[in-house]
Amino acid sequence: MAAVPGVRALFGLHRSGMLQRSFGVIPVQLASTCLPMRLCSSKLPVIRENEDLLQNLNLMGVDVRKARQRQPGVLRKPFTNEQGLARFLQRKGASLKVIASIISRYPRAITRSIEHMEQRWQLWRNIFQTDAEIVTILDRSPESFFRSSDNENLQKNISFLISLGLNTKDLHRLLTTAPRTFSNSLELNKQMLRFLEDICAELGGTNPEQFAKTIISRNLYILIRSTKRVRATINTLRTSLDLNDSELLTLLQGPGSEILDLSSEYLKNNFSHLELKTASLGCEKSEIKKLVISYPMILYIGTDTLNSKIDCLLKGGITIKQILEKPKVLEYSTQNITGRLVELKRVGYDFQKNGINILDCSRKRFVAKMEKLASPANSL
DNA sequence: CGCACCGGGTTCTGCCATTCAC
DNA sequence: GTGAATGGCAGAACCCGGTGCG
Repeated sequence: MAAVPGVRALFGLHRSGMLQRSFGVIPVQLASTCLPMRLCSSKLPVIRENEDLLQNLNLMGVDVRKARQRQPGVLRKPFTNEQGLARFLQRKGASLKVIASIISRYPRAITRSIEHMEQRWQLWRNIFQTDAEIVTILDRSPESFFRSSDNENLQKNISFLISLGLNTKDLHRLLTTAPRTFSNSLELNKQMLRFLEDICAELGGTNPEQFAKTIISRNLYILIRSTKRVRATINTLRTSLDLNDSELLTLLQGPGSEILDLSSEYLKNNFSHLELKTASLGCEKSEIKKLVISYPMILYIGTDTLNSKIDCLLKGGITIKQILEKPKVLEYSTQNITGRLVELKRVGYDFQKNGINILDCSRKRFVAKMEKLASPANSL
């Protein structure tokens, strides 16, 4: 719809005369929602969009088409609070552009009262230091803040997470990274906690509470996953790696926690690809198992990315055995690895003699190392 | 001092489906 | 039946530096 970007371009000018064309959408809406005659004549009113609201939203620069697609019911409400929402967010430091974007992506935001929003904001402020931090999250994910109208539930979630022994820093990271956690019903979060504790007990662990807390603080996404999904993932890990209870328990509360939120299909797929790839390069099954147990993050890497990284290392004169011993080099981007290999080749670096640890270090350290290698005093 | 080990930091929404409440 | 609330899903890395040891 050409009218929308046009209005957007005029954003802030408030020339309502230019908005007339936006009403062109109304007849279309009426036609598509028109009910059979017998219903039209009954006590049910014909539900149509609120024209004043549409005009307001257009003036504000909201992508009405997007909003309609997202939550059509909101546009039909007789009373909404878009002005109040805008003033509220502006006071918190949000730009008009951000506000428009928030409403476009989560229209229900305009149904919240000022009191509700202020209360919710204060609850978030218990965890965030500044309003600006919250505005950033809202811009990123409006739904996380506005989807639930239950502030009491939010308060209970915060208390619940604190009661697990998570500190302020954990909470901050959690709300920053996976804000949806705080909009989950308390019961859903508790369900996941119980699930994790049960897993621990099933595997013969002695401290289920600690186990669950460890997993949550090591994998902030876990509480926005379903128990079904996490169980499938755990089962996949157990089967793929052929682990007994205690091995699995160790893996889960150790490095394995980081990949616990991946889908089991993705995991299976990546695992079989890794097996194929390494087997074709002459690796034993036992070596692969050892690799994955010590460095499960390798299963996080998609098949194409993993391929290109391994190929580029091999091309640079590094052996697959060296990669298996120091899999952390795979954490660096292909671009980064490629660049370093070129530089190292230029100075004649010998990977067989010196190992490949030099690839696994920060940029600063790498540069410092290269300077030394390049100086005439240090000929390799 | 140099190196290797190791853990930590950042990061993850936007949509659809289902259930709930009226 | 309707809109609101809630649950669930697919998607898929990269980088830094403290510290302890030789």
